[in-house]
Amino acid sequence: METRERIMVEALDLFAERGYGETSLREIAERIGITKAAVYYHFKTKDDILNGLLDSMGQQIDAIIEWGNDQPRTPETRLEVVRRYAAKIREGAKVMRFLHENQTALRHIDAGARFRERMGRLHVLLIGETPDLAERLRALAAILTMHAGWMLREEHASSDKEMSDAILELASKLVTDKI
Amino acid sequence: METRERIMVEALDLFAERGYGETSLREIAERIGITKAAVYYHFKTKDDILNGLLDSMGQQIDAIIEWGNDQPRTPETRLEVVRRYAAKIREGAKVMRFLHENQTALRHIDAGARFRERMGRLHVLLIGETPDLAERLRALAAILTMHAGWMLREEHASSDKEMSDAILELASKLVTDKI
DNA sequence: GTCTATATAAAGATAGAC
DNA sequence: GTCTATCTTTATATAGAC
Repeated sequence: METRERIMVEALDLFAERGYGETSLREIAERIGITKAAVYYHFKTKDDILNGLLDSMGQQIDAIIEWGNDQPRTPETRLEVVRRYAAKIREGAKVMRFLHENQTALRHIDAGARFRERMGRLHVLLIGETPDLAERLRALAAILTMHAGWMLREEHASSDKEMSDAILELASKLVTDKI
Repeated sequence: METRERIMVEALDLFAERGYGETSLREIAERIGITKAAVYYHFKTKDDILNGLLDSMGQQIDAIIEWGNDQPRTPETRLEVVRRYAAKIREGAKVMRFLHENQTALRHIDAGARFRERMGRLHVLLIGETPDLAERLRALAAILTMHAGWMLREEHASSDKEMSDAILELASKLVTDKI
């Protein structure tokens, strides 16, 4: 694996495990067996590593949102958005868990702020034309469930598929008024 | 207000706004107009401030859990636990938001680890005797909704009561199988 | 109870050798 | 592409004066 990629892998691991602000470039470098200076060759700043990390996932989420924006605002559309979003999360579970559990630290970083905007647009996609507060709250609950539901995977689910199905079922009910 | 209390107020504000690891004692001291050394007079370490901050809320949550443990494991008990928990969160919304949005940073701090254990015990209280994965997930969704639901307060709710009612209603449905 | 002064360690970042 | 060496800033924390 190339160094740049290894930095991103180990950085995500440390960011998710210890927190963004609590992780130093020294730790990242040590894990790989290179020096801090070598990290700076591949990334201009620490924030830049985070940017790289969130870039791919961000683009994929944007694609879902774009697709949703072109569809009629029906429960069926909301369902399909949930399906696509849940599938993406399943692929990038670690990134999403990191984003979910480090909101405060990310608020003042460009990449984090962009993620928050994205979540806002996703939220809008998951509500009807004239939503009441209850509907907005259900949409939020659906997003939170998709983000954090995988917490239960190890202890309470026997397979990824079982976990994924359970998450998708609950999120779907939440955005289609079946509650 | 006494200095010790002012430190806790400003610390919570900064921790919630910028993150725990991203907040320095210097910043806390500056906000109050005292020096770092003065902060060290009132608290032995930075973690100690956090401990003080979570102590009161932690005890109150423990009381709810204790009460719940003495009750039969019925949907009615779950409902009452949700009611009591939602009410506590409403009082200490800022602390709870901080806890919810800084999970990673708190994982390796005593006070934070204790909070996570508490959440585990609360989770158990909100499920039946032989829960399936779907039920566990609904209980998790209920907790997440209570923790993060207040995010919608400013933009989408006209009053604290309206917000509180909406959160309580959704959380109640989630733990009583009405979904 | 709050201060000055300082110790000590570690952070992010850069310059330039190899 | 990775290193050594170094800069600058900031962090947590302590000792001791007032």
